[in-house]
Amino acid sequence: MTTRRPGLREEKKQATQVALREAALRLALEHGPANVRVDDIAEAAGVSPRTYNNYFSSREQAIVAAVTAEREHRVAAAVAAWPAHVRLADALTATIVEQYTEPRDRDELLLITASPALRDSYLDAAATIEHPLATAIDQRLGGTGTFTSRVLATSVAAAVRVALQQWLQPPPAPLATSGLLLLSGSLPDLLRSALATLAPALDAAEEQARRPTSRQVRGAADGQEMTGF
Amino acid sequence: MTTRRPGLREEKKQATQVALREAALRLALEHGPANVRVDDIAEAAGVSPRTYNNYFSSREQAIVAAVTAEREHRVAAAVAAWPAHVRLADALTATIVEQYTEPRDRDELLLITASPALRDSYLDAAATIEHPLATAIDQRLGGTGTFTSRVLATSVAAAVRVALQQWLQPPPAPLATSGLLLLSGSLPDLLRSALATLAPALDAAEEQARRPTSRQVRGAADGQEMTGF
DNA sequence: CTCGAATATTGCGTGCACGCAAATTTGCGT
DNA sequence: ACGCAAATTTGCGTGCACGCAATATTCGAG
Repeated sequence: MTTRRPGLREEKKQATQVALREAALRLALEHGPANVRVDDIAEAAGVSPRTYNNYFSSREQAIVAAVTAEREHRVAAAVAAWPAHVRLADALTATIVEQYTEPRDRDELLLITASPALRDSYLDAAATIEHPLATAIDQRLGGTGTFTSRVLATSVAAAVRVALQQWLQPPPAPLATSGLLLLSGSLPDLLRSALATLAPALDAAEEQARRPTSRQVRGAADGQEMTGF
Repeated sequence: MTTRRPGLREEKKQATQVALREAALRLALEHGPANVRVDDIAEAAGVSPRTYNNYFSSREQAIVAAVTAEREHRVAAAVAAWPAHVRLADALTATIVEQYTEPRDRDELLLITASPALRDSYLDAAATIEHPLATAIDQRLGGTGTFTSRVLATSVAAAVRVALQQWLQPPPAPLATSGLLLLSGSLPDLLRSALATLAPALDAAEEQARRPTSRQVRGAADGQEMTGF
């Protein structure tokens, strides 16, 4: 009763979703992102314009989804797959660096970086990993502290977002200023650096989980005294 | 040349902005959020509808802004105001708990929690503190590691968002399940708990800053070896 | 005081997001 | 195979977001 058989219905939905995002990407590459209306995408995918917005809530979302497709699940799965003795922070870092550095199509990246709207949408897409990641982290932490896991997952997603943002930042033309302006750097380095900042928090949460003192009230007094101010 | 005198112009802009958000809030309380068009708000504020969108990029944003007005600056200022010997994590926690618990109007809160669109907008507004907060944190850390500060600020904002989200979650009707499902809890507790999760990362960054080994390349090799490519 | 550059406001036009209710499709029980 | 209930697609209507170019306002300099 709880798990109704998915069946053919779900499959079709999936197919439509794929058709839409692939059509979106293709058309955007072909005619430039500004010259693609959602009506065009819908038509190319063989559905009504209204249906498009049942699947995506903005014009850019479909294009970006074509590039980032399934990344969230791959990240979650990869994190869960690391052996238990590996530090959570290391598992996360390695996984994320890997997933965000995988062979990307040059044209696709250019397409996204060129259009401000697409850049924004791409950054927003980083938040997509939050939920799967929270689940994966929660599992690694023993499944007790859902709230803590959510905070960590969200923070990780936020850190990734900042790294991407920095990376996408169009290098200011002059660059003539004094010392190195800690300019954009490579994406793997940026990701590692961003996650390294959060590593201590991940370590602490892991430590907590390994030494489960009091099970109850977890989340209201996590790792720190909090006397009334 | 770099700092042109602000003058009267800026003042008027500020006034328009205030007029718009106050009109928005008033109308929303009066007629319900669903029955307020941006044209109404614009008219009530004495500007053209088009101008509304020069100040706010969604209908909800103005309403929410009326409630969260200036919070970002207050947070940043308050963080900066703590004496230097106080742990960054403590300063942040105390400040944020204070700022998010200050006397809130009952009607306003109800208005926001009642409408899904407004709830979402309210959560998004938490991201507003990112930039000022990054600046404040950067100052406390010695002004060297802009990137690290940004990561921390964004993570803090993300944590606050999760806390608010949890707090706003409509408690599921039954609630009959076994032990306490770490149910919604009080907002201060949620905020403290969320920030406690990040505290170790803040501590580490502070420690780093206090013991400034190599000044350069900060941000690309922060707290961790990153061999490899 | 007056001019001119910088900046803000406005109107217009276009495409977009989405609530709603009707029509269509799917999947299961009989 | 039949038909009903649930889920999906679709069309329509409304309000919204925003690029663009024209217009109005501000402000400093001469």
